[in-house]
Amino acid sequence: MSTAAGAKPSFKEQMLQAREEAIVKSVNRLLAEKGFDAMTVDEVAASVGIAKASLYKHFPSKEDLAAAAMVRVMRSAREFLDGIDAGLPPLEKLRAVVRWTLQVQLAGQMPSLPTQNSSLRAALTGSREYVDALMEISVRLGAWIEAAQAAGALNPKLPPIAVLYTLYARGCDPVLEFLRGGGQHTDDEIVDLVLSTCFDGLNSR
Amino acid sequence: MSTAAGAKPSFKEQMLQAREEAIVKSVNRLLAEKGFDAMTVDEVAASVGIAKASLYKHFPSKEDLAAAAMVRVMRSAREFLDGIDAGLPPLEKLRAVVRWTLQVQLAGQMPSLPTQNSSLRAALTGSREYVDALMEISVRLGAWIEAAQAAGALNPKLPPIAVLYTLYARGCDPVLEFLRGGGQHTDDEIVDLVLSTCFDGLNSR
DNA sequence: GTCTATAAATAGATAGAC
DNA sequence: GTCTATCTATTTATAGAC
Repeated sequence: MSTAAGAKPSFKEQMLQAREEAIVKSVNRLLAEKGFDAMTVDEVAASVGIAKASLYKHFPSKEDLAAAAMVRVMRSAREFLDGIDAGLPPLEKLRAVVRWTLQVQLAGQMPSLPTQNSSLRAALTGSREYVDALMEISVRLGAWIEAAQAAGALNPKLPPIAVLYTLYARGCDPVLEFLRGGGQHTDDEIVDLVLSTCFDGLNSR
Repeated sequence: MSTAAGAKPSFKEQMLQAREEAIVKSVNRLLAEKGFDAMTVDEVAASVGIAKASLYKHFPSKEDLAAAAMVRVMRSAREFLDGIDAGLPPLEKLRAVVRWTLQVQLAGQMPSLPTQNSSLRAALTGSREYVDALMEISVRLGAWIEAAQAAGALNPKLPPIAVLYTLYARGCDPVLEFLRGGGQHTDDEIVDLVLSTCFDGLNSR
């Protein structure tokens, strides 16, 4: 704990966390809308309704803002994993996870970061909570992937790591945006289409 | 023609075009490496070895530079389509095209542009050559898609437009970069893996 | 057309009062 | 901690000589 027991400090801490949660929520949305490079700190401050200098009291840099948003998504993903019915077959668990990521993306809640930016990478790998959450999620998904391969549901010839990356990549698949722009399908139909092409492929079965 | 017949003007025009080709080639590489936002016009000028002001004599804006790079890629893609064996089954033609895009991406030659940037979109849709090439390519791929579906090779339940978008999306699939970063596979293996997951899916067959 | 030099605007980040 | 005002660096884009 950072404060001794008592009502007043706890309340203060709660206020602080609520403010920071509001900030990260705005960052999350802006990152999903415009991406890291196009998002400006001024926009974030305006969106939250505070001064830019105040923002920098909470987060020391733009990279840290993005990292906080990623931590938030990771937490959210871990909670989703926790809620998955343990009785489901591994493949169905994986499908549920991908479906969730697609829905998050369509809801405009999936932050998109450039993978090449080195200062951003440093901020991410420097965040213990982000690295830990990503690791834990990968391990859990990896176990399901191997179980699904052992059960003959997933193609056993594919390296599990390649499967994992392929699932992660669906979280930033531009096909969703393309299809929505076409205006010919509902969001649910789009999700089902991408899920189908992801697991069943384009070829006939 | 912009010049009357004759050797001297033609030579001048050739010099001009060679210079512009060198510029666009640099832009292409930088766009593939860092993306549109991270690429600066100063870098482009330095990469080509000319002054920034000279660059602006050839292309009126950064967006036009990116558009020129996309036109170049489109031309290149169209040439590849022209070279495909007409006797191949439609599905194999499509596989060849995706394989080509994956190889271009791995070679660091596939420019990556943000789809949300409005000024960039304006520059692209304002380029007659880009729009025409994209349209023509889409029509040709669309015909192969429908033929492959009619032949029972591609899943006929998928809307052809969804298939088309899915193929296009492979050109900027982060899975390639992820797998290369893992260092466990050669470029050829990576291409085969992504081709497999794209057409055959993750599930067993 | 190519250059040097500079404008004009914007971005991330900080100073210092309250 | 929050604010206003400012700094510093960078970036797109031009001016003007040659």
